[in-house]
Amino acid sequence: MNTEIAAKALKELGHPTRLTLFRCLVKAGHKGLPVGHLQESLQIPNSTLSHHLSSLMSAGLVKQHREGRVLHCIPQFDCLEGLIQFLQEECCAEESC
Amino acid sequence: MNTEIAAKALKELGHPTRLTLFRCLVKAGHKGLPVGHLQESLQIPNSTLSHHLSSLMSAGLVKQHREGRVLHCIPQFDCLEGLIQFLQEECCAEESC
DNA sequence: TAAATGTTTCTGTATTATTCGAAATAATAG
DNA sequence: CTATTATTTCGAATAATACAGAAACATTTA
Repeated sequence: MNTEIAAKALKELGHPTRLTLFRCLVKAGHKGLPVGHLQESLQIPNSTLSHHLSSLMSAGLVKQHREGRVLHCIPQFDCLEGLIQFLQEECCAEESC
Repeated sequence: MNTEIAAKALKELGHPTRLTLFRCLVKAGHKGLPVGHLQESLQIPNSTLSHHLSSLMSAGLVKQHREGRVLHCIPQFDCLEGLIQFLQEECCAEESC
């Protein structure tokens, strides 16, 4: 996790819709949620949702896995944990916190 | 720390220059650094630097404090810690991590 | 194959972000 | 007051992002 990669992940999480989206997936756990389910929850057009999912995937925060007609979105906990660790190292650069 | 505020902070940290900038300030500790010092370190035009500092301040991640001719930039550790906590709550929604 | 459902890509528009030179403002020193 | 240093604001060009309707594609069921 370097500065470029961390910035990319932070940027993609830094949008209200995407952050909400990601929270939904995290709450759903390792099994994630189908795109259709996300769309119903968030009430946004499918094209917009698809765009935001692509953004999250481009940062490695989400992966997809198709089962027949259903495309599951899986949150990548490792990526989030790496990001948190990166921020914590920043935070603790000088003092104990 | 709600979703909107967290997204704002994530967004502003989600830019390579700003993330580097913020890291410099964090490394410098509670006393922060003068704008002039940041400019020398980062080698970017002062107007660009000023813009990025405004972004970080708009998210509450940095505050400024003038001493004569020198404007010190102070990282707001509380803000970063709040953000980390927000992400950790996300991460730990389902499982222990 | 045809119909139904789930999802993405295409396309265009509107909005916002990024950048930086130049001019302006602020503070101090002489 | 003038000169110098530090920093910000203005302005304008370019680039990136957000959004959503419509069309296209993919998969399953009948």
